[in-house]
Amino acid sequence: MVTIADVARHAGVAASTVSYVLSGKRTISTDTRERVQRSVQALGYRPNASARALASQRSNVLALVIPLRTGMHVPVMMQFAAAIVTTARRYDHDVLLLTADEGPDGLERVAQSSLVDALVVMDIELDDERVPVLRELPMPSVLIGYPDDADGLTCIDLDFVAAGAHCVDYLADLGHRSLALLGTPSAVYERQTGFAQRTLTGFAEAAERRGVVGIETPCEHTFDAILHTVRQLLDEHPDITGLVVQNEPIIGPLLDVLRRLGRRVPEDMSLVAICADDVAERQVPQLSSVSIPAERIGGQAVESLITKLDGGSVPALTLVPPALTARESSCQAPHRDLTTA
Amino acid sequence: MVTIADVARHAGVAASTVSYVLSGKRTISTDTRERVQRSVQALGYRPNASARALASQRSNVLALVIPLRTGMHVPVMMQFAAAIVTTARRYDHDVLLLTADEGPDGLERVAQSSLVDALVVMDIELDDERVPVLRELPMPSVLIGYPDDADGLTCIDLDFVAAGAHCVDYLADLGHRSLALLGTPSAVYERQTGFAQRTLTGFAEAAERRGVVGIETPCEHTFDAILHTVRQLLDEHPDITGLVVQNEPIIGPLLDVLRRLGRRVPEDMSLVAICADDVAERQVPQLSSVSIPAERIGGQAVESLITKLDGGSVPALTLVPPALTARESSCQAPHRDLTTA
DNA sequence: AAGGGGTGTCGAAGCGCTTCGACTAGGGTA
DNA sequence: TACCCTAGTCGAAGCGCTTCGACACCCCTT
Repeated sequence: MVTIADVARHAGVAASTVSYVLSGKRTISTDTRERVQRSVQALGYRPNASARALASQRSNVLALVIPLRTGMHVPVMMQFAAAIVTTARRYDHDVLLLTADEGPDGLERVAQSSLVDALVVMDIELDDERVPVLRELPMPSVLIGYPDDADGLTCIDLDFVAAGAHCVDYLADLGHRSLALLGTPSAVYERQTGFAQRTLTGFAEAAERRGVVGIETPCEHTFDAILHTVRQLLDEHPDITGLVVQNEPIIGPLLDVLRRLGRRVPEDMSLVAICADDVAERQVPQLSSVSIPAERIGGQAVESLITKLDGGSVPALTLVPPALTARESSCQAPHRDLTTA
Repeated sequence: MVTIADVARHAGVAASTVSYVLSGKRTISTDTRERVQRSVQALGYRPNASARALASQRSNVLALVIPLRTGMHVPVMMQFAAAIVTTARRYDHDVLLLTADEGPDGLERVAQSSLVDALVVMDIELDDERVPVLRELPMPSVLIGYPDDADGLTCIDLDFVAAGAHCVDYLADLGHRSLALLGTPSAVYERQTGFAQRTLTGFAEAAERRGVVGIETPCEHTFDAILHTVRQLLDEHPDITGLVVQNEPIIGPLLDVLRRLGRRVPEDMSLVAICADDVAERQVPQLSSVSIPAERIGGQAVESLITKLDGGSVPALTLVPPALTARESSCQAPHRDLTTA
């Protein structure tokens, strides 16, 4: 392996000069700079990451804590991950992959050993046990999602309360008076995952505000579970004409189930999903949806982290407003019997 | 941050002694060892990763190169990733996440800067441009998948040739005489991805050998594409009674499409998928399938890497034999008109 | 009683880089 | 002409750890 000393010798300068050429932290004459750069090229020099990290107290590595847990929708996670890695690379950082099942200890481990110099943590529960740890850690972190007590943290998330409310408002505006939220598997609610709980809140508040019926039910991923859940829902509330779906993997089977149950989309049942755009567009009919801007949120998370690493300050909580795109799965509520109106 | 010197002082020993207690590389008296361990506990000491890496020439980090490309099935990737991270942690290593779009340069970067000390590379094309780079790299690597020329490399993969053949044999044994392989999107074939090509090969060879008709067609992910592909397939080959599917995301919609086209599964059409077990089991009817043992392959990849790092030797190519689980989606071929037999 | 072989511990060197202070030379100012 | 300032470069220290060789010490052997 070629070291900075080799480059220095080759270029006829001191090692520190090579370092300054590479980092740009001091002015170097054009002549010297070019000579050093040629030597770097010629020898194929790559600075040793550990040596650099040791001397500069910066590893240029970010930790990414990703949930690989039951009920999470994996493709969306990957979109986040991809955006985070890509953005990190743009700022000359790499990404260390941690799974959530290392828990709070995992965070302490990578932080206190200086393996990384900042963290991105996904899938935050309302009362997340990692939050107190993050607060005490001697390095910046950004949460994707936010806990109940977000004091002293930097959080970014889609505004799921608004998203839930937005769906209700949209359907209510179309004349629907009886709606249901078909949510994530119950395990996700049970562990008080932020996005699921908040959507629920937004949905319920908006239904109340608009004076429409708002039923909520979790839904597991198997076909049988979907069939059973939807059948029961429609049995108990036959007048439901609007469905909000926050559960990406069931979307395909759900359309099938509605067909089986004799409900046409959108004629008999309007559907609004909270999901990635490509998923919504792939369906037949294409789904009206509030999109999950994974790329934007992931990218922003990294940018906030870089800013904090550079000593800058960033907003404590960034809530991305939801955007609803109307597609083919929603329309005016069917004409209703006036005696019940 | 507390350093090894702090621990040494606290325990009244030399720093090197602390190091030996931690690494176990020299014998230390029980008395001293326990005293040091108590000091480590008391001070909450965590060795600095960079310093350790610099001194020992080992970062204890593995690179994981993951494809985030079109046509790949994301949940399966994640299963691999999860297995790799989990296994790496078991051997006290961490995982650096690289996306395939950094290309060969990305590999050189992390390797030559000693950021990592070994690599796992996924999604190998038959003529992969990263392969020559991996051969020259001064550190071990393991490929999940394998190129045409695997000389000097360590590769692990499901035996997709056998998997393709296995599906044909299974269906032929059930009396099916006319089969089709519904494959991945054409982009995957076009870039000569190993697993897709090899399944094709195994499928074709086995069909030939068994004297049955074997039609092959790629299939995109949208519902319309599936409908169109399957309709055309059945129009042109109305006598097809067995379908091999290697394309996880279309499985759900495919069942729907077959229903629409009036083919019952399995009475009119037997289905065998090459996919993760949980996907197969989630369908109605549950799918007969050759499973993708992501956990086993990912785990094994890391273990091979660790062995190589320790100077051991591992087989150049490990092909995991396919296992077919019969479920509800396949049965005897329907009784056929004897005049055509 | 002297020598030999473990065993346990220490000190120092060094991994490859960054960064600080210091030094030189050249150009401008008074 | 004497002085100062800036730009450009160097050398050395030090980041926190591992590892090598050396050294004591103790116990056993002869």
